[in-house]
Amino acid sequence: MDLRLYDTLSREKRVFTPLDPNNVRMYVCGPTVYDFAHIGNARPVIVFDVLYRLLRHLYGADHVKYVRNITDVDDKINARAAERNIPIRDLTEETYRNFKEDVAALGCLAPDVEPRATEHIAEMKTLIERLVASGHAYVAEEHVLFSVPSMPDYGQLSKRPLDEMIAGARVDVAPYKRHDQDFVLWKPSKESEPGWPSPCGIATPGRPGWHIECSAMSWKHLGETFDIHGGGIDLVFPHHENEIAQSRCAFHAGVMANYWLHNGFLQVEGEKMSKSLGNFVTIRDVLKDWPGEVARFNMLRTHYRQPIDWTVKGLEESWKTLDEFYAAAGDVADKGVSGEVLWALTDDLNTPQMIAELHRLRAEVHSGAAGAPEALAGSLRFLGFLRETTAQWAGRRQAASNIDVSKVEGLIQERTAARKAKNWTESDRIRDALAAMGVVLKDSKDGTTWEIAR
RNA sequence: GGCCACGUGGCGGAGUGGUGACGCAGCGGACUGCAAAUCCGCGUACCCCGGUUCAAUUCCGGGCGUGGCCUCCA
Repeated sequence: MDLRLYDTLSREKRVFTPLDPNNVRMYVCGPTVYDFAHIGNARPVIVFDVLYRLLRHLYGADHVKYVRNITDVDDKINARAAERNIPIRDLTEETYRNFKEDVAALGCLAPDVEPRATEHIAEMKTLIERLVASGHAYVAEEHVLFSVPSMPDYGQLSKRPLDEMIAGARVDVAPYKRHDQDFVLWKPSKESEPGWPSPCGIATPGRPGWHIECSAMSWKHLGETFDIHGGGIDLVFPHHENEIAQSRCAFHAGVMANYWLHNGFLQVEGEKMSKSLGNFVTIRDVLKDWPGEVARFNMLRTHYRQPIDWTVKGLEESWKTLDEFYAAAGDVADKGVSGEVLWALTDDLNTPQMIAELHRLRAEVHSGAAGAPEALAGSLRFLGFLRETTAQWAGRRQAASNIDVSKVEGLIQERTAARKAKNWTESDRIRDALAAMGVVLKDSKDGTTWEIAR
């Protein structure tokens, strides 16, 4: 079964061929840890978790290495720590712990390595020294800058040819830059800012620029060239473009990663998410009102490259669908992922197609097909769902609805008595009363069951 | 202004040069005391205008709309 992935660099879907099938390597840009991650940040985390699971299935769990970095040095972090009057390290550690809890609740496996920028300063400095030595970077006023004109084919990922960028430049340019598009690899730190001994004979302590950390960490943990590099589409320029420039020039390599994958943007209720619009949603906010599996499913209903509109209506629909999957396969023993689900995923992670296959399996369960519940359960668990028992799952609805269980069961007993006496008026009155409370009844030969209206 | 995406039925959302994925909602039927659940059936959708073609929602050009990026910000 060929896996095909859309590569941003070549702008086409290509069959995935790893450099080494025994060591498939993927790097994904992780969070800058200064505050709770928002729901837009959750998208790449979930999408690349699905890809990670798929790669582990195709190549074997021991033959895949997934690296997602933690950016714990950044001016936003410095500012926030100062604002809260706490040490930087406390802020980054606290934020990282929260992030880990959030993504675990979303059903994501932990990456194999979660490297921190501050633990890779030495590698960054090595890269910077190399770039300066080979003429791809220069020192100016205690900064080290990457020289964009030193790389003739700069701009291929974002399709921004150098000459057009010069024409379009309209921003104040720092006077020490030789060229408008040159970007910072290292910058001096004030005494109040975190700093490390600088490279290239610069006396003042300094700190790394935004892009160099990913070049350093992917190098350290995956090598000079690796298979997949992922992240949000907003990172294509300048972040990934500049990573490519740094890594390729430092290693004199034609490529940094063979496949560049980017997830599309997220909107909230049809609007751009922003603090000023008051629709800024953190993962934590979502998890307060919705099970993590619902959020995860909701994210996968849209193909990862499409823009997604995050809505309450969509979440409600997702919850309902998962209810049905739990009802059909909740406590069933696993029998592995179904071939159809895999087939859908190997076509550039076509998760909507995959969900259609899940619905097909569910229909097979209802029509009594042998092995269907196991196939559905196996597929859902493969994808990070069905992590609870059916009872636990049903309890989430009850917990979210403040229903008085003993009162409900008392009314059901009264109704059962009325039905036995064929007092349909009374029995329907009780059922209507329960419906008004949000409780739906199901009568069967074995008695009456109930659940929360959905 | 430049570059890059996206625009599919009431809603969500795949996909394809020629028989209307899938889900939600809705409608009809079976079942049921009546319902719910389940099962069966029901939809003449591809932003607009040109072009290519025997045939375009799908390819090409233009337009309109929405979004992203273009800044050591988020």
